[in-house]
Amino acid sequence: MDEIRKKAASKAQRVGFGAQQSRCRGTMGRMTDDTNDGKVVLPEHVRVRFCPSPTGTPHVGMVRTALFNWAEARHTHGTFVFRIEDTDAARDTQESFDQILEALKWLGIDWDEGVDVGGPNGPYLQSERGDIYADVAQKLLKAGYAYESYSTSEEIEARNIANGRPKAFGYDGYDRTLTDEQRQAFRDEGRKPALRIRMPEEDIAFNDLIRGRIEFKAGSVPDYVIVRPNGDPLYTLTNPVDDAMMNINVVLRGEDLLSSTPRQIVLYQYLIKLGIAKEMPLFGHMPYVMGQGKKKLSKRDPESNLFLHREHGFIREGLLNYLALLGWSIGAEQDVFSMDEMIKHFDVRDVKANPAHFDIDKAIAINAEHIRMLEPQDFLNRSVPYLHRDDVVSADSWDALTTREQRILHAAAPLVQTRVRLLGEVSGMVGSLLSNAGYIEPEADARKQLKASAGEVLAKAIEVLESASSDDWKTDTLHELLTKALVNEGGYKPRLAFGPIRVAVSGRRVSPPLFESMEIIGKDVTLARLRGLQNHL
RNA sequence: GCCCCCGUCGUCUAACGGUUAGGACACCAGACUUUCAAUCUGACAACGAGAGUCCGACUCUCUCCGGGGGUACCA
Repeated sequence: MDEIRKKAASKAQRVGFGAQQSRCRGTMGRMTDDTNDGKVVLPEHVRVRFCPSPTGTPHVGMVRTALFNWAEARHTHGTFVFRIEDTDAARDTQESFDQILEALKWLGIDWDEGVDVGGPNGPYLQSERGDIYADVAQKLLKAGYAYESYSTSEEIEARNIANGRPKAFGYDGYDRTLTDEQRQAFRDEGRKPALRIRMPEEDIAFNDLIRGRIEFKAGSVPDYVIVRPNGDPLYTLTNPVDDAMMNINVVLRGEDLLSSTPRQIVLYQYLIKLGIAKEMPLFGHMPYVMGQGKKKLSKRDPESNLFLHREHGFIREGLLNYLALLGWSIGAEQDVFSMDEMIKHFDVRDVKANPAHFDIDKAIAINAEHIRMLEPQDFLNRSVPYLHRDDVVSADSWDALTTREQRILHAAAPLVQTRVRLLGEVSGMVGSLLSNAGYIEPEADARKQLKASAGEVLAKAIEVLESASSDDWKTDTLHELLTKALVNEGGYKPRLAFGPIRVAVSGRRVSPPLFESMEIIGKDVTLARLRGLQNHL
């Protein structure tokens, strides 16, 4: 019935939530406090939550949401609750659940209450809270805040078309005023009702922590379903009910949920009246993380896949730092920081409202900064699994490595740490150092470095190095020896003199420093590789 | 159609109503250098448009334009 909405819109009433007041208390949302820099006042003890649905593999947008909630909790010395919203049996998977847990653990995002750790407001899996939802739904129905709806979606659409309303008009409120007799008649047909929330005919406003005042016009939100005819509760019910029962007072979530906030607020008001909820939570809607173009980063997009980034060699510090930059800034002149620093400075009220593009190049650059800040041994420890994956090393943990591997990696660490941006690049850097191969097939772009004089250079180098003392096979000595023979006496430019030697030793155009590399692999292997390349020119 | 959000360099962002509009990534040039990195210099590059308020607007208000999201018995 359009008149319902029309009437409401023309009245343009204002409902609670402090529409006009500069501040208010109690069940209504707290509004701007002019003593606090125009910012909304946060609760004394902040309780935030992260409540993903276990569908698909963890994506960066989800991680950013978790990160901001976590940072807000830690900054305010509040409580971070971790709940799983697995009410959609058709899409939820155990694998996804396991991955989300693994992701948070890898990232070092810990929680105070919730899945795995328990707490006073459990269970924290919605699939185990069916009785609670059924009970609340009954109370809502009994109080008249919800009503039985027998209309099928086909019938709703048919009525909309018949009345000349746009197809996307949504539910028309048909079942709002059903009499007992009418309901009985539907039941006699064998139909079962869905439960819908009765939306008030009033404007609905709230003060978003990130966006400021947001107001929805009366009549723009149709009555919505909270329980399916088969009794399954929907997100529209479970989410606010759990937030209420877990005493969540700050709801930080994605912008995609912004337009569902008015109906959430209305349900919350009912829950307060029923004594189920204590107070209206504060809401903050974080901007989208965008992919290429102007589209939201989709789950299909490889750049959204958290574990793919890990496979490439992002370390948690780098990825988290980058993600924090999407919508938040620690200061005008700084963009590299630790999580401790983030916690110290983070305030969700400083988060920007506009969507941010995920820029993989900047993410990698930030990651590189964090890799360089690692202690060398830590860098090595974290690199070993990648080296093992790439068959460069014999085991996947530092302690299980051979002493030879440890010795070489230890010597190589400082040489490669400033040369990689992702841990996945370490293998290519140290592969030639760990190998005993007498010849390494040069990569394509390395072979291009070999000019006409390469043969002469290699011959000369071999001649000089053969006579070098094995005891004095050191970086400095090798540098002097070769510079003297090839540059000073031989007349080659350094580029032409050392290029071929580098290619012979490492097989790559980009490698750790040459003389250090020669020292690490030793005289025999060095000479073998020089000869090897000589034979493959 | 209706509802809602967003709008500073290519990208992420900074800027009590008063700045030559700052930083970072990327890109370009140079220094250093045995390659590549790292490091250091420098260059390029932005307030979507129009009104209004104000002595003064990136900042406040309105309109427009542009982009995005929602309009489910998904979350």
